[in-house]
Amino acid sequence: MTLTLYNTLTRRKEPFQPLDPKNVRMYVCGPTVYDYAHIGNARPVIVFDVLFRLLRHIYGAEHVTYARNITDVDDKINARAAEEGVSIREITERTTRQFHEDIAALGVLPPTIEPRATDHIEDMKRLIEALVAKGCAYVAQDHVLFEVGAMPDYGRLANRSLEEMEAGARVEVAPYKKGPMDFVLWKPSKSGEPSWPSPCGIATPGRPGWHIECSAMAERHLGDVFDIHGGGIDLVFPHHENELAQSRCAHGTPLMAQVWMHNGFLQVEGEKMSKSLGNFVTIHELLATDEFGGRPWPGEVLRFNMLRTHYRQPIDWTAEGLEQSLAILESWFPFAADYAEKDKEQAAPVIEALSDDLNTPKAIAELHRLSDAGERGALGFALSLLGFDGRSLKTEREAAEAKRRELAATVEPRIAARLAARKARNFAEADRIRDELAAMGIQLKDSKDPATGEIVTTWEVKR
RNA sequence: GGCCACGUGGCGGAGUGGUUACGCAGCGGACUGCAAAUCCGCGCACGCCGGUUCGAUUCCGGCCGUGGCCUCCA
Repeated sequence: MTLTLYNTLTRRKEPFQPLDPKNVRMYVCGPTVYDYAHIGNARPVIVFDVLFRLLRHIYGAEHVTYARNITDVDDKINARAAEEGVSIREITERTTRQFHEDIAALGVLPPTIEPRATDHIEDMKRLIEALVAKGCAYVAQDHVLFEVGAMPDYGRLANRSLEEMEAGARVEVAPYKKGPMDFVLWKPSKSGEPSWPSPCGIATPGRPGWHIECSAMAERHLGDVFDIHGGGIDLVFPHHENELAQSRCAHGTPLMAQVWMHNGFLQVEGEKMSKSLGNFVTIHELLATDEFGGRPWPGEVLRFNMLRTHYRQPIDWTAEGLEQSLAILESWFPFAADYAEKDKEQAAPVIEALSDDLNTPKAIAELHRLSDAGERGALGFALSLLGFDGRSLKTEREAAEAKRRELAATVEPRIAARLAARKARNFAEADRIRDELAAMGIQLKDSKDPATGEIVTTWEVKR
């Protein structure tokens, strides 16, 4: 079975051939840590976590290196720190911690390495100086700029020519730029802004541009050329195009990554998510409040909901979708925790679907098939491979159980009264009690004890 | 304005040049005093208009709609 992945660079699905099967290397652009991560931010994190797990399954856990960075140098962070009147460090630490908590709840494995931009300033400076030395970059007014004209196929990833971009450019071009599309590798900092001694003999202290951060971190941890580079589709241009140009020029290689993968955009209830529309949905809010869909959602439900849509398709994030996801996941709970070798074989169709460019909707259909066939072990194995261990659903059930205990003293006498009424064939009274309990959010279930033939009533707290 | 992606039944969603996955919801039946749960069964689709074809949801063209990028954005 071969793994096939859609490559943005070539615009088609290609069989995946790692450069080194003993060390498959993947880089994914991580968050800029200035605020709670929203559900759109969660998409690449989840999608590439699935790919990470699949690669580990295929090549062996010790043969995959996954780097997902933390961008902790960025003007948005500076702005937020100034706004709140706290240090930049405080913002980045707090936000990073929150991000880790959020995505852990989504069943996301820690990447092999999580580099931070602030720990790689020297790598960035070295890369910048290499670019200047190679004639791909120049110094102008304390800035270092990448000269886009030095890169013959600049625009190939974004599928756009330089002329088109220049024609469409809507920003004012700084007068010191050689070409209108030239972008910043290093810029001078004003006092109060984070700064480091500048490269290239520039006297004013400065800070790196966004794109060079990823190039430097990827180079440090994965080498000049690696296997997979991922991120959201909105990063294709300019971020990835620029990263690619920098890395290729600096290293003199025809490629930065063999495969470039991009996940599609996410909308909320049919509308684009934006602060102005007030429909910004954070992971934290979904997990811990009842602001979206009237209840907090188990992390696994959020994860499952994300994976029901193919990663390259647009996804509309809705409360109804979450309800469906919850219903499906609950029908499989508890997942079989232990499984045998033969169960893994039974799960082959799931692996096969995932190997076809991460076709998670198809994989989920296969999960339904396993469930219908009563293949609990295979279902459990496949779910665990996809990052579901039932933990958050279990927590949810325990919470329901606690609520149940709390209500038992009130509910159980009522149920006994109803059973007595039923026995006396006083159904009006029995139904009245049932309605009364229903109004309290209690759902009754009558069943016959197979041994005695007696009616047994069980109850649960409705969601 | 330029470039790009997407549009499948109430909802989610796979897939295919001809036999219409799968799931959620719904409906019908069994069961039940009635519900609930469970089991069995059922219906409903391929944005619009042309073209190619014996035949198109699937290929081609146009249109419409939604969204993305071109500026920070997953």
